[in-house]
Amino acid sequence: MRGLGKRRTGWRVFVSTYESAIDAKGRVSIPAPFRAALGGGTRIFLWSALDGSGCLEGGGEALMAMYRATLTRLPPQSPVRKALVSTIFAGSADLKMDETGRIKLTDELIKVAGLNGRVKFAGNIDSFQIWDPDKHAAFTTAMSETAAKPETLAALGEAYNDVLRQHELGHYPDLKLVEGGEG
Amino acid sequence: MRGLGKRRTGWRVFVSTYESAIDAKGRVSIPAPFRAALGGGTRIFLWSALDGSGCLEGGGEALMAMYRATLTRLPPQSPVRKALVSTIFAGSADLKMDETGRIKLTDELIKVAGLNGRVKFAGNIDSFQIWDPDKHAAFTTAMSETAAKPETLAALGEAYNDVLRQHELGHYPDLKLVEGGEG
DNA sequence: TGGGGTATCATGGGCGGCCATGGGCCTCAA
DNA sequence: TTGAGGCCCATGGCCGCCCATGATACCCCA
Repeated sequence: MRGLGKRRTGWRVFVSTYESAIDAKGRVSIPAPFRAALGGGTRIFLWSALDGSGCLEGGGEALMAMYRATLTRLPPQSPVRKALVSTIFAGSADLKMDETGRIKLTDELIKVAGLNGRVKFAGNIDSFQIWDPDKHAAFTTAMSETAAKPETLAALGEAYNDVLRQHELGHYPDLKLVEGGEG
Repeated sequence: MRGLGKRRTGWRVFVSTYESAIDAKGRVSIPAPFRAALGGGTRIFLWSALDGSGCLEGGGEALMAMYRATLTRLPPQSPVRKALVSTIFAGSADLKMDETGRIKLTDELIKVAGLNGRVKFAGNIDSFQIWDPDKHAAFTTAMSETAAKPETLAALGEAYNDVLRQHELGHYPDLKLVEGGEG
């Protein structure tokens, strides 16, 4: 892909939201910051979001490795595990980014997500989502309403304080979080 | 087989689902990504899925080596081990891929899986499944319904967080805890 | 602080190679 | 001899690779 430069030292997290177009061949440019978050990998996995929200969810090999490790913690023949393997592994498209950072969405993916012309890429920490812009707008509105609720804020504050306390109390003695550079 | 080039090197996992045809001679093309996941091996083992779901399950030599190692952990004469050896080892067809990446399914396999004309190859992480397309559609629907249940999502999230916590530092090398105080 | 230059990025389009599939020929066994 | 399986070549469609272009954001320098 075109050089990513050294913008935003590599911290492999999917942040922010970007819009891009689906061309006549069904190709979509992965936003450059997301390509950086993929850590140079060119293999993209995409599946229909489990919760039925109507978006696509996806990531690179690192994410799939995480899911693989996760699923092996569930009882092998349990309905839960089978459902997740079927949905995430069997259900995902295994796409390869081209040299300019694009992937070709399958008709199936376009259909289930109701995509048409333009898409929104939304960062989701370890993964990202692909939305139809209208659906995304509705989703965003609903989310910000929930976020503003006192319970939400309280839950955030509590969890945040837990983390803070753990660091302070020496659960991780003398350690602090920093951003790593490229090298 | 036709050169796979260097596409999708690394990471031998069976992901995604592909459809292909059974030709007049009973041959089926193994999807190219699955051939890559087989790591260049041309020997395919296939048996009727243990859970009675009506599909075939299979993989390459790596998978059988795993099963071999697994079964030797069970008491030699235990009914469990005998049943598994009988189903997986005695019950498998040992097929060889031809130069173009096809295998010939036995009549037995076609019959137990109810195959007819076209088949679906579904990735299953370390193994893959072969389905009649209609059965597969029904299975997929059932699985995505289960996957969308709050309990399932909760179980996934919990297991994921466990893995995250365990690998917190290892998997995100750019986000590291370092020694050192304020200075 | 403003303007020009440059690097990066999103997008369009052409082309070759890969892949799924069809089919022929040879060998071997019944 | 016939049918089945193994091996090979042929082919058409599609995917991935590549080049090109315009737009934009960023940087540097005046």
